[in-house]
Amino acid sequence: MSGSSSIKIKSLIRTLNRWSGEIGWWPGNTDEVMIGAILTQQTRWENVDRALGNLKKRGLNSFDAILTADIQDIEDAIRCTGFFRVKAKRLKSLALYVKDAYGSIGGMSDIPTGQLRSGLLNVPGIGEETADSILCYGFFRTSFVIDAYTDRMVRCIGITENRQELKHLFEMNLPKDNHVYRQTHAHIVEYAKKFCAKKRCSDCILVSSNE
DNA sequence: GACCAGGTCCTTG
DNA sequence: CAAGGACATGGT
Repeated sequence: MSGSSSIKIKSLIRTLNRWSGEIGWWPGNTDEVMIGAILTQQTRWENVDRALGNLKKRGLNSFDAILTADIQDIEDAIRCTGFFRVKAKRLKSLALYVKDAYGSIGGMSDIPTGQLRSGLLNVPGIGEETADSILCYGFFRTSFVIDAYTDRMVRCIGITENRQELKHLFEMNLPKDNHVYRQTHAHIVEYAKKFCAKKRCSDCILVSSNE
């Protein structure tokens, strides 16, 4: 689609970079990133962080541990993230999948990104956003994350609102560099939290000119 | 008390 | 295929 979309995306990326500095987003080992990716579904990160602490206290902050853990213990640890019963099941499903398909998290490191992604999407409870978060933040791949904040933000710069097209647009216009992918996504979230209400952005500096 | 939060799945029209 | 509901706790 039009070069005009690419131009807007490029402008957006540049503006966000200027607007915000380095963001140390989503640290932790791969297990914790993957667990966090599920826990943060429709949930504030502060609650996820607490749940991760609870899991760690119980020694449940790894998929080896989750695999054999009592589902009730997992639920208790993650209660503060909401939807705790579904999320506990999703953690179990993912643990089982990792074990069956790759043996361990380590066994996933040499698998091509596309293959990892389609495998993850087959795990119940893992959709596009969760899969991309895992790939980008857990495995350092260049798979761009589109989330609710991205939806809000693009609404005010006048480009496609289709998530798949958006993902493609970002990936076409960003350098193939995981660090850049992380920073750009983090910038979008931080910016949108501040300025993009559900309806429309206030004080929007994203794209200077319309059309 | 209403409304929202870094989704996903299932059911309906 | 779009729209609506379910899942649930915690903060403003």
